[in-house]
Amino acid sequence: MPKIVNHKEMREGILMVCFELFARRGYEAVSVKEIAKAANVSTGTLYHYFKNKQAIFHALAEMAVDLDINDAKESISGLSNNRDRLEAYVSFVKSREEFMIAEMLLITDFYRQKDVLDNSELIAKIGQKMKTQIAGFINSDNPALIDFSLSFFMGLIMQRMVFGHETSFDKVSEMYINLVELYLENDES
Amino acid sequence: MPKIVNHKEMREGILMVCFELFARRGYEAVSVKEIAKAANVSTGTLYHYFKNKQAIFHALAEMAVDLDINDAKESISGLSNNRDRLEAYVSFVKSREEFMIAEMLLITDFYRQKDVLDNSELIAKIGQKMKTQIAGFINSDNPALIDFSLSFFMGLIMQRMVFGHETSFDKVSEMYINLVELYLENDES
Amino acid sequence: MPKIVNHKEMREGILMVCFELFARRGYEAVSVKEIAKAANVSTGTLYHYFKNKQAIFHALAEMAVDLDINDAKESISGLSNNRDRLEAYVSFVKSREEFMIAEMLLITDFYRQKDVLDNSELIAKIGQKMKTQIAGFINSDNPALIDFSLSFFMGLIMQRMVFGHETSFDKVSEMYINLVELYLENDES
Amino acid sequence: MPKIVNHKEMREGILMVCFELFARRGYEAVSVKEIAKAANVSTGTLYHYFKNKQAIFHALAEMAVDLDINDAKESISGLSNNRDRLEAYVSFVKSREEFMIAEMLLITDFYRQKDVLDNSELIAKIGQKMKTQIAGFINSDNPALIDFSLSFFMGLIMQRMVFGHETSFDKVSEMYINLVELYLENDES
DNA sequence: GATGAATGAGCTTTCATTCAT
DNA sequence: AATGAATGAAAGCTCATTCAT
Repeated sequence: MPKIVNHKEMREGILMVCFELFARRGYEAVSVKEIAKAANVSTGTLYHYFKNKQAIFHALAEMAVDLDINDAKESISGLSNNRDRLEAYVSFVKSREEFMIAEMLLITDFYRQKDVLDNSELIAKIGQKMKTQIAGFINSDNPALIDFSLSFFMGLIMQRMVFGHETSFDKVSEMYINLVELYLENDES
Repeated sequence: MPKIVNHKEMREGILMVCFELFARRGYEAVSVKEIAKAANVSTGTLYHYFKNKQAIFHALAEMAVDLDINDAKESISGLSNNRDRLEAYVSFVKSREEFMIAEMLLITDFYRQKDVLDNSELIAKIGQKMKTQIAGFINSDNPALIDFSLSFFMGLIMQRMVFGHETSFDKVSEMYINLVELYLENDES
Repeated sequence: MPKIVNHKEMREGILMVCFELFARRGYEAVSVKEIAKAANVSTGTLYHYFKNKQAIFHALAEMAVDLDINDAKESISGLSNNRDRLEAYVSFVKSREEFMIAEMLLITDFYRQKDVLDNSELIAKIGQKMKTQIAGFINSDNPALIDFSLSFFMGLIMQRMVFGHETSFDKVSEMYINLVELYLENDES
Repeated sequence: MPKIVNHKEMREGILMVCFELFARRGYEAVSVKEIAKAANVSTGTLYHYFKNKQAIFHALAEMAVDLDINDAKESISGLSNNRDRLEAYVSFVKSREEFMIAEMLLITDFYRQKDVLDNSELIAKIGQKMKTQIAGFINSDNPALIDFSLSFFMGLIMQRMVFGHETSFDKVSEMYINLVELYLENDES
């Protein structure tokens, strides 16, 4: 009789652990043994749930795509004013800064493996997801504005990550809000 | 007298090779043997010029800091108009996109090693350098605007790197130029 | 459950192999690959059982300390006469000459590593063990006599090792026996 | 025109440095670069004076054989009494303890290389030299007594080396003197 | 399902030695 | 004579992966 285990839960548990490890130290720098130890299982068990190390990374990216973004949506329901929406998004990003830094780090690793991992499709999906999210917040489907906003937020996260809190999240974001608000007003008219 | 070689040149030659390799594949993924082969020397020689692999990486970052940024300055000399300056910067960035993508990738690796490599100071210098460059182009010392611009460009590079040419460099940049020009006009008055 | 192996036995098996190798060729001259080959395992397995090469050496010394010395005791039980005891010890040493030469060689290696290996305590224990053994044989607790005897036997082993069978084990030992017997007689009276 | 260098002096200078290094750390553990640095020359120069690392070691042993032992002889000239001679030898050994420990360590290394270095003849010479020295001191040509004494002193040096000053040089030596004096008296009569 | 013992290729680094200068 | 740059084999060690239990 096989032990009763929730296969899906086990996989997710392992992936959560890997998210942390891969983000902080990088895919290559993290050994399978480390993952096993951090996940409180043996390496054998790890290979029972994933074909190999690459597969773990791939699954991690898939999880990132599937992750619900609805938690963001609540905060904007009922905000009709542009500035309010923008401010809501900024504080949403700010509250998840650490998580986003990790995502950013993972994305570079993921990008570097695109040859060996055949994950361009997945990467594209992640991009789409990000854009959809932003579009909802700024309430505009102007592609240039959406890409511009995505650039800004990705860059802000990068800047905060690398150069630390020397860069004021609030002041830079305010600049963004002011500029975009101004643009949206002109655009509507 | 030993074989006559220019020690500094040799080091720089190796570092140039490493810039490429580390950016494309990541610090951890690149083996010392690969570096040696790419630089056309033996591993022994590599260790003659650098204490260890980490030292190569550190030296690479130091080189990045010391690299002259004057090549950028010529393109703006004589441009007094805000829009012209912004456009000059955009095309400067565009012409060096590939290089900047590499820099961006290296920075994440470098950031991940900050504990073991004791390079926070170096990182700070790189940030300062970037900001100084931007300040010169947009002809403003408004810190928020500078950080905002840095965020935007870092993010643009990231976006182009990860999601590819799907993101139109020109259209997004135009949005940036329009917004900032508008802001600068209001600011001056 | 993993492959069933007796961890302790495996370690001891490896150590036996190392005793031979280290003694004959010296700690530094023996490579990990050689040890692996001699022990019929892979290098990976070696590192599964020991943290590193130094740890193997340390464990070897620990084993030497724990090794039972009771095999020596039987040969003296019932010998009340001084000369008989001394002769019993001499023939005990002679029968184990090869082993003792190996021990002697290992001790010098071990001594040389005392800074890096933090094994002064272990060395002291080995010394204590040797003295206890001799004390039992010569049936005396005179420290000077015990140290003197230890010196003699260590030196005899060294001399035989370096200069070979040119040095007559028997004749030199007889001299020792005569001298000590004489001393013990005077001492008792 | 070649620089005027005293070839022999240079070789001896290097060997003195190696005596120290090899004794303390062992032949295998000392690298050629270390020797060069300690001798204040380049590795190239080292190889100008010696064919290779083994040759250095071999030359070191040759030097050990040639070293004058006359410095010992002065201290016994005029001592006709047995006890006085023995005491003179003991204090001679004591005053050179550190040097002898080094010699002892080197001998084990040297012994281990006898297959590759073809130095059995040299080893035999060293042994002869030691015995001649002792014979002079104890003023006897009884081979057993000489070998016995050599064993004792080699062992004493070993014991002091490994187990440290816990072993009293003086007390153990006194035991030796008493025993041998007793023997010599009986022998003469 | 789960374990961790076992593997050997490949890692970073050091080594003795050579040789152009 | 003297240097130290250059070499590549081999060192100690880690790795992702497999498999007997």
